[in-house]
Amino acid sequence: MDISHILNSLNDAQRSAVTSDAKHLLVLAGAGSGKTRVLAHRIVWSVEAEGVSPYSILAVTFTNKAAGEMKQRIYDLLSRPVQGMWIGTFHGIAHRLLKAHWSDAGLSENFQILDSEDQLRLIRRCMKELNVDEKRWPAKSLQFFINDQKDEGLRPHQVDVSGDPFKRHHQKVYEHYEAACQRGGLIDFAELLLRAYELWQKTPSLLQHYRERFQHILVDEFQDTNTIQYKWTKLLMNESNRITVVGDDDQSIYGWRGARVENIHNFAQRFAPCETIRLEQNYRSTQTILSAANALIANNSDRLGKELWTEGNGGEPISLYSAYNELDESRFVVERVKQIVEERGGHYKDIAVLYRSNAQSRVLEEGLIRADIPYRIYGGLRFFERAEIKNALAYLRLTQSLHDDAAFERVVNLPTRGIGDRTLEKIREIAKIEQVTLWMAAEKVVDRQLLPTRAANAVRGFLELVMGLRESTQALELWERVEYINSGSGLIEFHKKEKGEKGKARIENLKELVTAAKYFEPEEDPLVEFLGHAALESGEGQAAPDQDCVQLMTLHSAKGLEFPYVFLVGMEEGLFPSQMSLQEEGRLEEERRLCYVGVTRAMQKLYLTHAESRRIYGDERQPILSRFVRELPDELIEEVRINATVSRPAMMQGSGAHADSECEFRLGQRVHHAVFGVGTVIQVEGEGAHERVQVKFDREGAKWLMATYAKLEPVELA
DNA sequence: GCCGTCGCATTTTTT
DNA sequence: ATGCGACGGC
Repeated sequence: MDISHILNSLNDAQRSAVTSDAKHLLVLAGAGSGKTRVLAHRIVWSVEAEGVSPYSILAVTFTNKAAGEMKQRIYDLLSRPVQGMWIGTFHGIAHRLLKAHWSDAGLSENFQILDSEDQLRLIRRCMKELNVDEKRWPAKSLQFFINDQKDEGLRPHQVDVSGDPFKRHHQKVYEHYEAACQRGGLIDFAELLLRAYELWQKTPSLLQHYRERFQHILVDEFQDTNTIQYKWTKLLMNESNRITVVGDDDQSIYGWRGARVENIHNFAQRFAPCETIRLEQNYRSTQTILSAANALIANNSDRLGKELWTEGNGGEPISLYSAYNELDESRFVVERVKQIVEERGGHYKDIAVLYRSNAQSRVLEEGLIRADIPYRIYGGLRFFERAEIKNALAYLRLTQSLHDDAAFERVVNLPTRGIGDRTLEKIREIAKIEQVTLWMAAEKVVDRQLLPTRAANAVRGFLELVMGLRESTQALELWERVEYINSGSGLIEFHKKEKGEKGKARIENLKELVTAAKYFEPEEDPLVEFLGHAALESGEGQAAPDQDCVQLMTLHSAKGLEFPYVFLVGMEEGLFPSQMSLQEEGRLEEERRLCYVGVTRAMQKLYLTHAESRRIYGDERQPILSRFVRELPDELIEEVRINATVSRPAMMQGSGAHADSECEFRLGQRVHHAVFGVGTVIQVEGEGAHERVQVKFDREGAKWLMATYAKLEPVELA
């Protein structure tokens, strides 16, 4: 068989990574160096050239998207369908294991996955039961605590609470929450991993089975693994297994949610004998951009070390724009977007605007709307996270298992049917006392006539509705079942009554859910698998993703993407690096890595902007230029002067002196400032006490100043 | 059960 | 500024 196609398109480093016969392999893959490609090719190489059985391959990623891309690439390379390989996310694979061995894992057969929102609801309920004051202990912080412990592999009894009343308190809620999950057959995301780990740990025969099966293990984005993911992977290894990990310590940006860079830093020592291969040739960006990225990241300590390079040309300088405020910043972005499209023949979709925090998107959005530029914001709720979808899924879940408390709570009074807090409280009370599910408690409450007639009828109505849905849909195809439930539950009718476009959009989404069910390809049990799919794949963010529009997103969500034109906005101390990161040791380096990620998204041209003045939480601040910009080599940066096409009030042109200002400012006027030295006036805004001038100082670069306070002295030209 | 008002927090996100 | 949750009146 001809296998040359597997290696043909690769460079030397990539080829040695693909073909390495080292026992363990660490591939340090810089941004844009063909990481996913190497992983896919290595898998195919081991099957086609080394004769490894597909059944013995386990490939793990973090996101469904990455898993999908990997499958696609493998499929494209192999001349036949992939069979037997396990390719998926950590969570997906853990789910698969738990489904197969639910009994050994101590679960009920039809356990349900709890997403973050469901989890928070349940934690709130637990806190109520324990009479914990939510004012003093925010439910969110309990949620973080519980997830943190699980990510570290710790059960309530393993949490070290010695002498820490705060921890002791949290641990109690954790314990209670865990019991509630166990009772209800519920598994949160962190639990999937921890359970899968414990399953192997306490069932040696199973562990043995999987160790024998998965001879070659591959992990993508290894720098993002947390403790439990690492331990899980490690547990699977024995003397005969091989492991390949791919990642980039310089792109580790998820430390705040438990990722451990140490996992990749220490990999070569912990998994000896190990070969390390660096992929440093970049196929994405110009040398200018790469040099900037290299210089920036060199400020970090504790790196495995890497230097990106390209065979391509130097490219254009990086543009730096000093805006007066966030509005001016947005104006600049809009101007340049227009210029890129109109003068450089670019497309909107080639342009990304990246920011540190979501709050920054608003002003940018407003600017784009005003200029009639199409845009798309990443982030926000995904399809399966939307309320109307989750409601429909809750009904579906109830038809599958009446004892799904989370689903019960979600829709017991939706659409509203007169089951208020009082009634629900009663049901919960019975459930708690008699240790039964809410469904059973509701039946008891009705039977024993513990409620006023009105409420009792409402509850009976709900029970009958669900039973009815259950019976009518039993024999239906999955998609028919979803459709039946959409209308049978009254959800469609409910949203029809909503005013405005909102209800309409919700109904559209519900219809979309039917379509999703139609195209869903189950293996055995359609309903169960569809529910699992909905829980683990949050779906696309927004509809029509392939339209030609400017892409707005946070730096975090930009990881893994690339764009010809990239704007990094809000390059200011306190914003980026964020205030929060400046408090804690080590976080600054992560912010720098985030900046590195941002810079390396750009293929052709990078724009950096910062504002001299910005509204944050309602009040005006004067942030200083981000240290990250100052860490970039001067020669790569070109400060953007006033844009000739920006319209300015006519008054600035002439000599219209202001009564109370000491001097007048013309564009091009040379001025002196006590601190910044000599510079040139390049823009003027406002008048009187509000007059602002932008001066490009010879030493300090461009700055916006309030004319009243700046005390600028005109400098006579020689 | 629905709607208005007050108080409070406010980096980043996947599964 | 803004949005979300709690709280109180209809």
